[in-house]
Amino acid sequence: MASSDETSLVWLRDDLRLDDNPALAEAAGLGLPMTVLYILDEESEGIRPLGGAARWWLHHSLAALAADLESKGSRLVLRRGKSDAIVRKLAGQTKAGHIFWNRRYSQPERTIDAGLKDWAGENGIHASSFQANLLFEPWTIRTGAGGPYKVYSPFWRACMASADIRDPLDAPAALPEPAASGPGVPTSDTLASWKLLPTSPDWSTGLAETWEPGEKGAADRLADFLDGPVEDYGTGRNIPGTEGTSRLSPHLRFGEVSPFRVWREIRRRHPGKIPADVGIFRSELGWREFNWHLLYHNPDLATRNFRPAFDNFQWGRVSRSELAAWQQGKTGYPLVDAGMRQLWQTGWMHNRVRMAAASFLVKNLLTDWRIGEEWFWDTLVDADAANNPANWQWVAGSGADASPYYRIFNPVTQSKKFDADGSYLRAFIPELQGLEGKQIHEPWTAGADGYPAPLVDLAESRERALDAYQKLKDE
DNA sequence: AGTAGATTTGT
DNA sequence: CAAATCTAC
Repeated sequence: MASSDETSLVWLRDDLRLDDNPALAEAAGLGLPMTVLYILDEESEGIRPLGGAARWWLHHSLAALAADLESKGSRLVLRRGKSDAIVRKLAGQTKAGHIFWNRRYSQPERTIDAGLKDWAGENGIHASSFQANLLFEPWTIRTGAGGPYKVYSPFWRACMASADIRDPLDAPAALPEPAASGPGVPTSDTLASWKLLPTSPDWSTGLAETWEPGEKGAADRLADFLDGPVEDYGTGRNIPGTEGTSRLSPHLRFGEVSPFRVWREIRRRHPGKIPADVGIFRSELGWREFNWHLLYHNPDLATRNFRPAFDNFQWGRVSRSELAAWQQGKTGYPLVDAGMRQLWQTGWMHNRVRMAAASFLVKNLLTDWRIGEEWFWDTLVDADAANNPANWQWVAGSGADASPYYRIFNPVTQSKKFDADGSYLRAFIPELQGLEGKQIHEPWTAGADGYPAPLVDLAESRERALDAYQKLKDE
């Protein structure tokens, strides 16, 4: 029985937006005084703490979200600690009769959410969860035999053949007043007290110049991309020196834009047949869906080879200095180095270059993919629990529908092919500014002051990798 | 979503 | 003889 001072509680997590936010929309529709909560949880069992770049992003995204909520009459409550304890306590203090959230798909998070749903049921509180962050929930897409998919193409075909993708919801025009907790509204941590931003040194200058975290930044990025680059996506996405990709990944990671909104905006611009280039972009959203499908059905994707045969793989002993050279962009191979420096400076790396840089670490340096996965987790603004490990396993060949073992990128061939004019290399490697024409792809033939000599011989290290992978095949 | 080496094609 | 195409790993 609802009492007159009953309230609602919306718990936001990886959905830092007002647009197409089913949990928020449902709560707003109730009209009860409403608490909007975000929890920084680094304590619950199994939770993987955010990397440094993601912490920077989260700070700015929450600041933007708080301002957006306030402009509509609401307020963001920030709390830090164990999620289940905080939600239970706050629900009690605010006399919440209804709790709303949008679903998430990692094992530790699902365990917390399921526990809270049980607790709510036992305490007469209505807890409702919604589909908001994936177009297809991982358990709904099944093979003919009833199991999860292990190959991308049939997975995406099955998605496309399944039920229609729902329309996105508009952001609520206004939001209910904040719920009271005893004498006033619930206290909130200050964002600054979470110390998410780097100090001494502040390495975030390049990130701030590159990104606008928050819902407005996400919407602008989506519009800019769909109004131009997407029409030439098939080729444009491979040229790292241009703005040929959407750069939506961190916005999707933090839920500042809904995949349902992206889908609808594409459809709105192409009501008839979807052009091939636009279809390729949509299929990249499909890879995001596939990777979450994989994680849902394989919760230890970040630590365990998807293909158990790889448990016997003989990774090389990578020296501290070799790893540091890769991390710092000092391998002597311009495309790899430009990519690793772009990552360090901006928190992001072009996908074509990610493949080349990851291939170099895993195959030419024969490094366990988990080492690379951890570095990317710490330095990427867009790393999430599914896509980062799934993509590393794809490169290593240990994953589902993975790259074949003999696919070893040649960073010189790749940069000649995809950065022919060297504009990407020049943008991130000052030591190579002076090199003329094609010399920039092979600086050792010209000599460039301050730029390192190649860390390993490409042909030799390639043969070593092929031998190691061959051994695995022979077992 | 690859590379390298061999073979064929085209100017 | 360079570029496009084919093929095995």
